[in-house]
Amino acid sequence: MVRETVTKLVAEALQKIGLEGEVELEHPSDLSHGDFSCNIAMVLAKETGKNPRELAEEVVQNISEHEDIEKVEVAGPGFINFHLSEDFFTEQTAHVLSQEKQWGNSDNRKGETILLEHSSPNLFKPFHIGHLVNNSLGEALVRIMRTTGANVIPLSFPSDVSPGIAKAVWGVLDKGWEKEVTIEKIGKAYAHGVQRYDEDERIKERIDEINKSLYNQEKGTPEWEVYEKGRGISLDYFTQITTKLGSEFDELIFESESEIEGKKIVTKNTPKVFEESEGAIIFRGSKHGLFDNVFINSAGFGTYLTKDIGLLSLKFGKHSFNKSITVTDIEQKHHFELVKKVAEFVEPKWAEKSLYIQHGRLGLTSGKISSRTGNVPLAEEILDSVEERALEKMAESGREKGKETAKQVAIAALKYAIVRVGMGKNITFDIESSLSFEGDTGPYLQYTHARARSILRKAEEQRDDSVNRGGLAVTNIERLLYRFPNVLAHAAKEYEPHYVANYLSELASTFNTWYAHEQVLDGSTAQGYKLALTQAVATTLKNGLWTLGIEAPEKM
RNA sequence: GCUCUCGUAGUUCAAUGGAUAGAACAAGGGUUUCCUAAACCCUAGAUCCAAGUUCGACUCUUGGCGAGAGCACCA
Repeated sequence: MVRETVTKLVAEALQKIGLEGEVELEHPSDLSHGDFSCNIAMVLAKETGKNPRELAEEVVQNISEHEDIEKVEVAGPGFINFHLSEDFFTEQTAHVLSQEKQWGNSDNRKGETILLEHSSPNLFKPFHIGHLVNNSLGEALVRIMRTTGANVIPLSFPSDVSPGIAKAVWGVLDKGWEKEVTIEKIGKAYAHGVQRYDEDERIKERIDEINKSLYNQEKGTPEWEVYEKGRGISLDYFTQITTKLGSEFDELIFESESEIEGKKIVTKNTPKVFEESEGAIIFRGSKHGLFDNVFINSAGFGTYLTKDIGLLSLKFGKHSFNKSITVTDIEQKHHFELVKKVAEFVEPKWAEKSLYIQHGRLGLTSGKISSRTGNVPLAEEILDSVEERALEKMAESGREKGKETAKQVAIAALKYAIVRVGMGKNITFDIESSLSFEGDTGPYLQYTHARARSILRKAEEQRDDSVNRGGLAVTNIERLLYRFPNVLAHAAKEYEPHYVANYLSELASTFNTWYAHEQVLDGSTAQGYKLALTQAVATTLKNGLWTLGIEAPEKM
């Protein structure tokens, strides 16, 4: 809102001196450069043939006074810097407190409905740390979008038919585990099946048979029984872990459904869009700058391309929405380009409304991750070991141990390590150092919040939500606080949760510096306002962490 | 080979084309009679190379060099 005010003032000033241009504002990275900075003078200097600094001066002289603005000055090569007024900041603090849980929300996307697909599991395969990336970013996007007023429908697309699943089913049967199927055994059975498939021609044939019968949903066979049981266990496991991580899905759409749906579409559009080649139905992506790939294989089953086309059809059939967003691994980038290209031919609306976002891969310093080898750190194992460290830390600092808090800290450490980097970038995980609790980490943010809350508990009724600063000069904390809603809106617009993470980190660090130099409970006339400020930081951290899927405990 | 990402301190990451390239970890030094030291303060340290566009380039263009991913019946 202040942003609009400042933009308008500059535009009016330009008009007065007979100039025109698109006014853009930015927050200077250095807080001493003011709260907003405008580069318009440098942009217009060339076409008017004037010196940028002189032009900037001229603009500044024509900017009308406003209660929210304390001073405007020209700096550097011709920036116009705006310093907001003390009254503005004071009112903002009161505003934050009055908003509480709503603080940060905007209505940029009010009225929009968005389908957001993420965390799609491969059933019969373990949920390893790679899946954590997709879940953390997907969930963060769901929540960030919600703060902008959108109606977000989170959904997931589990793979419940695939040759990989046939391998796992065979593995269970071969090991004789059908009576005692567990999620761990399924993981091992899968690795076993993968290995034996390549080693033995007869086993390969057997697994292919199983695959066929599963695709055809032939019930009553031993493999179907194992399949049903394993599918159920895998789904429970998926629900359990995503719930633990803070995700809920409004709907699951299964590949077994979308494969059937997709095949109908592909068949109907052959040879219009698709064509036959070597016994399979393919799409000539190479004619469109992409690549050729199989949609229905020679055995008559839809590949994952067909499944994704079928998924589009199901989504559009069941829901009415403005946009469908799918969050996946970067490796699938070309795959979705092809899906989108095909959609353009089959049903252009599908392509227009679909957005496929890719995130980077997670690499370990100790090597690459592959579920095929079976020896991947599982999400839960890592979570448990980080939780263990959190408990140790609590013991060290002599505070009461809290199992629940330790769990929240562990999740924060993991999620924050993922969510703090730009969306498309690969993430390198050194398990030891990436999951520390110090510095730019999730626990650091939680700790800052807990400290703030601790002061407030101690102060109890002494907080003063009125606007009496008691002589306190404007702090850097306040210069950051009011930006929060814009940060969220920006993150939503660009699909970049890390903007939120970086902002919170800066806010926490600014607060901690202030905290180290300023006694909050000092009995001065400013105490009430300092407490209000402390609460405003706590609220911002809590709401911000929430959007990242991270809890903010009261004590730690 | 073709298509697409990405090269920033020792390491992991920031920087809507803007001001002196910011943090954190690791290294070295300091801070606890005081609200949580999971904190704070100080020191040292970086844009792969070469041209070009621009008032201004880590960012855009081209060419090198280097790393990764995807390219027909796995997802």
